[in-house]
Amino acid sequence: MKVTIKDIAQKLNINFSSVSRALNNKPGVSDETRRLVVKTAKEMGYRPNVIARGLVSRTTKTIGVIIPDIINPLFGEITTGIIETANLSDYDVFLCISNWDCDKEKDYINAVQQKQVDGMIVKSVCNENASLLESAVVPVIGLESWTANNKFSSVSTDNIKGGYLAGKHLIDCGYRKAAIFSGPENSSASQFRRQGFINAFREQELHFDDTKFCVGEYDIESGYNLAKQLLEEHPDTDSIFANNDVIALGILQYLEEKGIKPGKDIGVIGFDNIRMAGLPQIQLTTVKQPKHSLGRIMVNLLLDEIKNHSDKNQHYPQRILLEPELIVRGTTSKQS
Amino acid sequence: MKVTIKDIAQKLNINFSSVSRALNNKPGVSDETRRLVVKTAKEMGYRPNVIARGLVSRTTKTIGVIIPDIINPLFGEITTGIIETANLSDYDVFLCISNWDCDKEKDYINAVQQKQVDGMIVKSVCNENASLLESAVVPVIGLESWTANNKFSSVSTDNIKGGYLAGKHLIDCGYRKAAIFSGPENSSASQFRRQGFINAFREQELHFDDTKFCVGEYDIESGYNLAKQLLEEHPDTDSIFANNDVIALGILQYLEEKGIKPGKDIGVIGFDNIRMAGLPQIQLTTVKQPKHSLGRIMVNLLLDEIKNHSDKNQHYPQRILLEPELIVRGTTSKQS
DNA sequence: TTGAAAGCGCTAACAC
DNA sequence: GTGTTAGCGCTTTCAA
Repeated sequence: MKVTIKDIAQKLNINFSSVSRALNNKPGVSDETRRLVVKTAKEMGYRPNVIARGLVSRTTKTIGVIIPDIINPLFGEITTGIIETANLSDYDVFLCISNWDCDKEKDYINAVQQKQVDGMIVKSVCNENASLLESAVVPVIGLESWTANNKFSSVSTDNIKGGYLAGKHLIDCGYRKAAIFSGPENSSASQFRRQGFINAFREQELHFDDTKFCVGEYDIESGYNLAKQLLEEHPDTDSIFANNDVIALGILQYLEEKGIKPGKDIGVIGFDNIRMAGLPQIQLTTVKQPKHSLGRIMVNLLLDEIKNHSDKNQHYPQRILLEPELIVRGTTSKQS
Repeated sequence: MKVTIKDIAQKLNINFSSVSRALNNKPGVSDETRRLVVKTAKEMGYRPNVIARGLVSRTTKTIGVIIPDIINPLFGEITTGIIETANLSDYDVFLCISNWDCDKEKDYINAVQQKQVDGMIVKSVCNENASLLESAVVPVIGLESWTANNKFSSVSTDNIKGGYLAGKHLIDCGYRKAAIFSGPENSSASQFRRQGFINAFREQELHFDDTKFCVGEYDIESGYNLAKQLLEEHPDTDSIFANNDVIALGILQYLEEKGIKPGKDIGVIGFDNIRMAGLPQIQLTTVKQPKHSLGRIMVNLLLDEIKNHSDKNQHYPQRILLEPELIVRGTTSKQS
């Protein structure tokens, strides 16, 4: 059976509030009693019911994390950063996987609040839930979800800059007929990456052919299918900017099957720098996101907002942008 | 502010227990009142405090999941199976990442119980925590943690059979001088895989050279380093059984650097069948674990034990073994 | 220093 | 059908 402070009190023939005081290092108990209580608690295998404690304190030391997919190593690493950082402050994490489903995301946003999380971190996959997030009763940090009049803070890699780095690199290599394989159209990350990419072309007074902007999903199949379709329709394409590494992996798969050599016959650059991008068999040029830092910074920001949640007037939504970094590998190279 | 049933009751000038009855579809309220309550609750944005509810019911509809690493896609897929299945029964998941650290695992085991989880799923990384798990106040399901006199149920792939499939396949291909790259020595999974592998050799009256049993970690670096070391010391080695795909990836990395062709110059077989094993650039022969099913079955077993947790005497620890499957790809081939 | 009592938000047993 | 009350395990205020 679970042992409670009442059990301890009964055994020691004292009042249970003394037990509470002793166990929580609060003043108002003699050293003698405290010692005895602590000892007995240990002997009886007492574990405080933090849920009940939370009912009183109105906090649960728990945050909700809602992400679309944990198999994509990008989110795996971000989540690791989140959990590790949260643990440092004794917070635990409810992990929710929306599977890119709007309704499921909505259900989760409600569910974690019912479970009285102290705050949440959300990588939202659709704008429809924005108002739900804005009306949340606890602080919210968005991952890549900044919009013009955001009501909550957001953290992301500087996607415009990341897109720019990708575009600039392709141009520097001598590629001129680039394509973009985007994630879903409503993904702000993809929009920013596209924007930065095209900026790089404009800056050099080069033209980006909009018919080579291809919209898909953030998965391997999408990369494979888009590559097939694009190269059949536009065989003149000399390079592709995949909006994430997983899409790029799909592209490489198609190229491999067709015997087209990335880096030689065509340039391919991804985004994220997931670990397998660096495998010698892959050697994908990409734009690195500081994944662990994203998680860490989101948690720190969130905990800070939780701490100051009472004086709401003092709180303005922040937008934090982390630096992307170009990682050059074998799938791009100087064109003669 | 958060709205409670008392707020609703006050507004409607009725007793708060009527509100509770109405909201929970319990008998004892007029349809009229019920309608009114439900309507008002919605208007006021009421969200039940499931924590408080749990204090009464003594359940939290939450399970704790403790795994060593979420970036390894193996655990990513298992965790996805866990969360999806748990959600079907309205359970949420505390995700904890032990990072292969015994102490951290111990802390987590205590922490989730303090948070009053209804049960937990643990992939334990060390035997020292066995007693802690056995004395848990809630049902526990182990992932790959069966020992002779287990006190809790355990689910895993049939690792002996998996190891056997790997060994048999290498033999069938004509490899005779195999090596094993194992995970940590205390990993029961690795022990079973080794055992099955060697069984296959014995069965054919072939000898496995024990000096080619190499112990490392379950990561890329380990695969790389062991490959380097082994092939320098035992250049006659003709094949390697990596105890997971990530180790195998490290092996392939080393071979690539040395210009040694897997499947041609040397056979390599992994374990797990993570997604990237199937990439055309990798084409790793491996033994597939039913990852999503592992997660699903563990949750179903756990929920079942939670339901019958009261009549303890009726409960025997089960051991469930799922079937592995050989996936032949390019890194092994028939030797002439 | 200790005990008694109220209350966190909710459910459930009992009385009316 | 509705209100009252106790209690889940805990913290905290107020008396003693």
